[in-house]
Amino acid sequence: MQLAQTCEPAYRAPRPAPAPPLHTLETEFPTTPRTPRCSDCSLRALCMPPDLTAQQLAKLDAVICSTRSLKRGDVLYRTGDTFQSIYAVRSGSFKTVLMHRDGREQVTGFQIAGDALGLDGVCAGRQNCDAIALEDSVVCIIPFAQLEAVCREMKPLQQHVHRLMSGEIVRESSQMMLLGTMTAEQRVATFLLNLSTRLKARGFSSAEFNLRMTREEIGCYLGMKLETVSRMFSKFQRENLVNTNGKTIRIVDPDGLAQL
Amino acid sequence: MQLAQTCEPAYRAPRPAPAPPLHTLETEFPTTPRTPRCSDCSLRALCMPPDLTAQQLAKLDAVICSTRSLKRGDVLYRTGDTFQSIYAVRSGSFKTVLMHRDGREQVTGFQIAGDALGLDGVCAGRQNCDAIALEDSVVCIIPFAQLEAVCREMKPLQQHVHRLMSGEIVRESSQMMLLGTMTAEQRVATFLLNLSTRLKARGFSSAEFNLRMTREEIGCYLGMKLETVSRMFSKFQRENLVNTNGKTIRIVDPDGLAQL
DNA sequence: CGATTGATTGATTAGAGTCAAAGCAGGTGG
DNA sequence: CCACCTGCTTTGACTCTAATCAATCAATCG
Repeated sequence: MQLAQTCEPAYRAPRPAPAPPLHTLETEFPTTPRTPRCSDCSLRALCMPPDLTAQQLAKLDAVICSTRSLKRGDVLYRTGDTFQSIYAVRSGSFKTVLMHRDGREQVTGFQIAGDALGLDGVCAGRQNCDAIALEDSVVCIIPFAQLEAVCREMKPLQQHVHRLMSGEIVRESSQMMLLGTMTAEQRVATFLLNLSTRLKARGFSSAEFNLRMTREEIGCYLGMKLETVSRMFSKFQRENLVNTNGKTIRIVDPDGLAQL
Repeated sequence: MQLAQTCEPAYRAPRPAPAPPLHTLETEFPTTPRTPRCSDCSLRALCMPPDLTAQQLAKLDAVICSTRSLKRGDVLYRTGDTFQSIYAVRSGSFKTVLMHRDGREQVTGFQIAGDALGLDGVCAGRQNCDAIALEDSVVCIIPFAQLEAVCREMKPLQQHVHRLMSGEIVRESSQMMLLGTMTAEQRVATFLLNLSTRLKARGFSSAEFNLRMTREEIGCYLGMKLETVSRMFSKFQRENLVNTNGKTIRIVDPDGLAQL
């Protein structure tokens, strides 16, 4: 078993996690115990509060002691699964999908390296959506009960978890605004700029990247049909705002996009 | 100064808070210190974890020691305000509104008795939206730093706060699904059923109630224009699903509404 | 009681959805 | 190594839902 195997660099962490796992415990899923160490993870600035002492980091390392590798299309968790852990994306990317009985689907988010997954499960003790890998990916597994215990004795971590959850609330609010008030054109532009910003924060190019999701998944996230997404991409191409070639995106005129 | 003065009973707590305040401290806003007591609040089951001891409740009473009364249209907090407290609606109701520079507005939620307000401010230390009273209302003020301190020593409260925030994430996800996948007709039906359910959980009739928001505010919440909201109400009236008369709503056929 | 705000309804329009066809890319197996 | 799938994307033609514009009506409030 190996860590992330993606060939395109866009979504991979700048410095990939170093050592291959020493052991593999076969539980329900293949996980690699004792591999990850927050203390020397390149994504720490994204996942963790900035002001932890070495001693506090060690405590965290004791909690976050396993990872899980997924292939493209693999399900990290499914609606209704018992909630036990949250996850941090270490490499790769995911989508979270909410399903209605009648077949309607809504993609509620795309998560890339450094993002958290599973916070919606805290509420009812069961996962509230499906999380699916968009490419071969690795997540850190964070048992939530243990995290809560550490939070009770480590104020900065407690505050960090609160900010994390609040940040998810804020993110979803602005997605509600996108869905409620923007035209198709504005939604697609906002989506591209938002992704660009997040990739930049992770050390990637903000101008050129590869989409890991299909037009259908983008449409499902933005509340429109895949044909409309495609038309908007073509429109941006014509207007020299973006260069699109399949999944390859180059943002030519970010200001122009923002002004739509 | 008196507690909630609304004349229509629909949104008022079944047993209104008993004692008028003894003192009034004039800080920035009129607040009533030492009035509320979680330990004998009729909304406790909604706001608080169910399994607290008397001693634990006393600790809480020490934190949540003031309320604030607002008139219809008053602003509880505004985007950009320094975040210090979250709020629990004691009586009355609110809307939260997200604004875009270009004038677009999205109502992100309606809060009634027992609901929490302000959790989106934790993330950045500033409020992320405006919260405005839809009628004369009273909120409990919960200083967040103190709440965090108590959470560190009281596991059930910690878990409750986590569930509260996660619940907000879940609520917003399903609103994203509503905005992304439903027709205008389905959105309005879902809105009415959802409000009905929440009122029922607070001891009110699920069949008949008064809307405290305008058609425009409803539209702004559901991602449509006020005329469309009005047309859907008229349609439901014709189809004998709902009786509407201005702000008075009677749900005649909840199953019919749910099947749209 | 007039003025203002909110609600309803109608006529028309625009934007996105639907249906359909064709092109492209990547992967598989002969 | 090539041919053929299969799944994804693009584009076009047409349809339909909800937005826009406009007029009227009802309720509320100084």
